[in-house]
Amino acid sequence: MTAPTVVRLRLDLRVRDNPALRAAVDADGPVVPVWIDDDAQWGAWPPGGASRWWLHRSLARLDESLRDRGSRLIVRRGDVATELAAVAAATGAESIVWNRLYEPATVERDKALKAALTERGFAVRTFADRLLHEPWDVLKADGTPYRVFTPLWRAYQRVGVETELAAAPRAIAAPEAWPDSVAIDDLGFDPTIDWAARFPDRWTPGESGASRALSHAIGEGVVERYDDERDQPDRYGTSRLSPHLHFGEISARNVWHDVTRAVTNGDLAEDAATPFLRQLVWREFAHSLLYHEPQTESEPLRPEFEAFPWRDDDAGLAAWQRGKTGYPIVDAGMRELWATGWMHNRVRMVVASFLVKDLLVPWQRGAAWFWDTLVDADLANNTMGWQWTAGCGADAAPFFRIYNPVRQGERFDASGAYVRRWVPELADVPDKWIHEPWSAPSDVLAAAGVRLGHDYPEPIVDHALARDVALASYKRLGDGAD
DNA sequence: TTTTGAGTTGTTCGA
DNA sequence: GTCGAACAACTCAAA
Repeated sequence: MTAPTVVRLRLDLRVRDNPALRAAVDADGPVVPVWIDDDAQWGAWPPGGASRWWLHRSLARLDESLRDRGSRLIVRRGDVATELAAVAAATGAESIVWNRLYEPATVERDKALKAALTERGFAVRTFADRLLHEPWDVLKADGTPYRVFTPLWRAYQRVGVETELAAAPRAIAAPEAWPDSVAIDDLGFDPTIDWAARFPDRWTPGESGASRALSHAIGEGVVERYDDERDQPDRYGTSRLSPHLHFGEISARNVWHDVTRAVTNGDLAEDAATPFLRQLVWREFAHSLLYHEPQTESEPLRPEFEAFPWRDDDAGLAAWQRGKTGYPIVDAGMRELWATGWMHNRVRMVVASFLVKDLLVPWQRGAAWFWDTLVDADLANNTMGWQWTAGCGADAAPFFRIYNPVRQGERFDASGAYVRRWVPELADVPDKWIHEPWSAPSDVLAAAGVRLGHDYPEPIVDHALARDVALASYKRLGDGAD
């Protein structure tokens, strides 16, 4: 009889189309699915608070799904190498498999881990899973990685995407005896403060929740209307697949496959599908960038930005985090983030621009807050997004592109519905003033029951002034580099 | 090697 | 209200 195979699961919490799990099942011996709780395996970026909330539930769903197939999830705490070897020893496993990740710390550690386990006599195999293409497979003609999105996108269109999906195994053979396992509830993954109380209103972590989110996006017209509605934060205009993709509850291949199949079947216009698929390739771009430029998780891609005159504005940062900047669209976004673990992407850009360009707070501080509060926190996407906003990343916004929080509110939340939902103290302010209550006549504010500085903050900075300061700072940076 | 065209997401100003 | 131009200079990708 074939010896058992240990499957190390991380950000691939699903049974369908999971290459490592598939390989273990296909080896025809027993399979030992393992999740190891070891912060060290993530380098400087162990899962943040919102991610831990998600993980708790996703692991529970995975365990259920494995039990339905005659298996279960073994959860261990401690050093990854030690625990994998211990689990293998306890079950008589001779081979260990996992799907690859591409964050700098994981790449480095996995390489050492594989060497150490091989040295100890285990057969170790790793699999491509997380991306549509490995980051080292899609390169420019000169063999270097892409630094601009559009050419990468064209390359993906040229090369195409392999979308053959591995079916979920119907049954997974159990070892003769299961090794010890920690209870998922004992991992301490839920926040101790009552913070995530409203998360379940919006999210269903786990593989079946992920499948439903994708079916909904394709079947209910989210993808169809994506290009028109994705920028309106008060609509359900985006797929909200990001946390599911981050935790690997659904594969990017699966998303690509289902969307392109809907086009082939005539259920979806190609013109509608393309902008949606583009976003998946942004995810690929972010991962490729971080893989090839690992220092960017903490340092600007453009080194001249080391000299940028950032400010340690702790009070400004705190006001931003709590949604009390006095700019309604910014505050609405930050409060949506706190209440739901997510923020609409259009608003992410607005709040990020505000922190970085109006308050001149270093982008790393914003990235750290997002890391802790987003259920879809993903190192590659988060890093790229913040560097893009700050102007120090790949394909970065020109320095003069500074979002005006009032204009953005008027353009993308014209009715004020988004602001009113998340900043209820402004609910009765008329549309005309909803995005700049400080400009409203005093009798209008009084009628709306708003006393500025009491019920809702005065703006903590004057945007026009802040814009000029930021422009001057960016300009000096350019002059200094000459 | 050189050249050329292009580059996610904006704002403001003046006609 | 609408429209086009200006806002820098640079890097990137590909011919």
